[in-house]
Amino acid sequence: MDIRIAIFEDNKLVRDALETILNGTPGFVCCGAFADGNRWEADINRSEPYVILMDIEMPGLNGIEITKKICGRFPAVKILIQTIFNDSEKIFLALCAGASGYILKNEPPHKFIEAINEAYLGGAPISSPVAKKVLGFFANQNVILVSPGSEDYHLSEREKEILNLMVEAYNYKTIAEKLYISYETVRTHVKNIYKKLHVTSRSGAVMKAIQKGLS
Amino acid sequence: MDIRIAIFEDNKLVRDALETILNGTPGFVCCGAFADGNRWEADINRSEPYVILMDIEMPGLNGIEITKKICGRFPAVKILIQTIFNDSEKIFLALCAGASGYILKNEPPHKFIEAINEAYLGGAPISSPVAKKVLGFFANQNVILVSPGSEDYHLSEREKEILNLMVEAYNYKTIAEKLYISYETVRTHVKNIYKKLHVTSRSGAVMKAIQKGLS
DNA sequence: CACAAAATCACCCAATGAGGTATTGTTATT
DNA sequence: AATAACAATACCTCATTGGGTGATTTTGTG
Repeated sequence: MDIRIAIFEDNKLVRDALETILNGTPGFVCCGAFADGNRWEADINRSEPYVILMDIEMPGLNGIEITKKICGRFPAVKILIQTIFNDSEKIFLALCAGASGYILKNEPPHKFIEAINEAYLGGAPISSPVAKKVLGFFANQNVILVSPGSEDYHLSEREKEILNLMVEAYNYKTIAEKLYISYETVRTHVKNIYKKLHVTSRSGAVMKAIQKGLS
Repeated sequence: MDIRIAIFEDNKLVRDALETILNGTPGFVCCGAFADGNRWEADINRSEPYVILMDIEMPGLNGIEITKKICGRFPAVKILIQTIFNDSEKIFLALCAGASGYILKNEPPHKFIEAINEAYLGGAPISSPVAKKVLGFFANQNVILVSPGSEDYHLSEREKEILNLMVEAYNYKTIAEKLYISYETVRTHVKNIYKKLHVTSRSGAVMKAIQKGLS
């Protein structure tokens, strides 16, 4: 069975070239090639890809946003970022969005094919310069481990909203004004948040919010 | 000029095998093979490696601790972790310690050679299952980006100490007791910390401390 | 509709935090 | 020896936060 691949790439030349390469490679088939992600859901439903080649710079929704949406809606699909961008920010955001791999456009075609195959098999293809950047995140301490996060504190939407404002160091009065509710209501929510997070102070809540990724 | 490689590996069989492979490969030479890291500084000074193959599980200092020390003392040396461990915790710690690469011991010898070469050239060789784990850190939001950290807030040692206790949500009274100083002294330090961090509240300080990696 | 969960508001009291100002001793550096 | 930075201590005042208790309204789901 061929590996079905969809392409999101705004440059027609590149898009057509990729499609030609894929269809010319045994075991691979391009099931769709799209110039933007504006109709991503319909596009994917129709083309049913196993792997998606995703460009980052695109008109409308950018590749990172599309990646996030697709990962939420079609978690089984592997998304392989392919871009000219090699900057830390984009790499970080793309990986957080749920990309399965990140390869640079200057790689030779056979590397593309290998990467697609690796992604399809559940691996994590990364171009060497990208891997170096990723390791740099750790070595430079630009990244900290957030605890498992498996715990769910069952915070309501409103409570999360208020917690975020607490993290941003607004006092209750200001939070009340921002949310168009009364000071006392804010306090009630805060009390409930404390109970759910098992803390007894504002700084404890802020700490948990940041370290557990609640913000 | 040959690539000079040192080995830290407690298992004599593995150590000897690695040494034999390296010395049998053109362009590579093993300049030292050590069973533990207890004399790491002297060992490295004498053998002068460009790349170090580092095992994790070793008697005495473990490979991660040694890696951290070597990276601090010899920042130019590339350290390639080679281990049977494929768990997130170890991978995370090793990368934070400053490892240039992380490969699993079940890789075939030619992959070892490739990885060493890649590390030597400034790349970041990672075994595929490890890369998958690393990407998982990001996708699962188990990791958060902390800002460049280039800014230096000039906090004194005592202030950092107090800031850390504040992050841990101790109140001033408890901090005073823990540090054997008076409540009022803690408050003075806190005020100075606030000025240096440009915040006006405890939660603001906690937030900055976590996000800027001051804790 | 009924029920539960969430959101809203209010009042009381105690504890804690924040800002200001001041003094003393120690340590390191010039 | 002088200076500056750090550490430690103290007191006063006002603002903010934390805990408790109780209530009404809105929202969503079976």
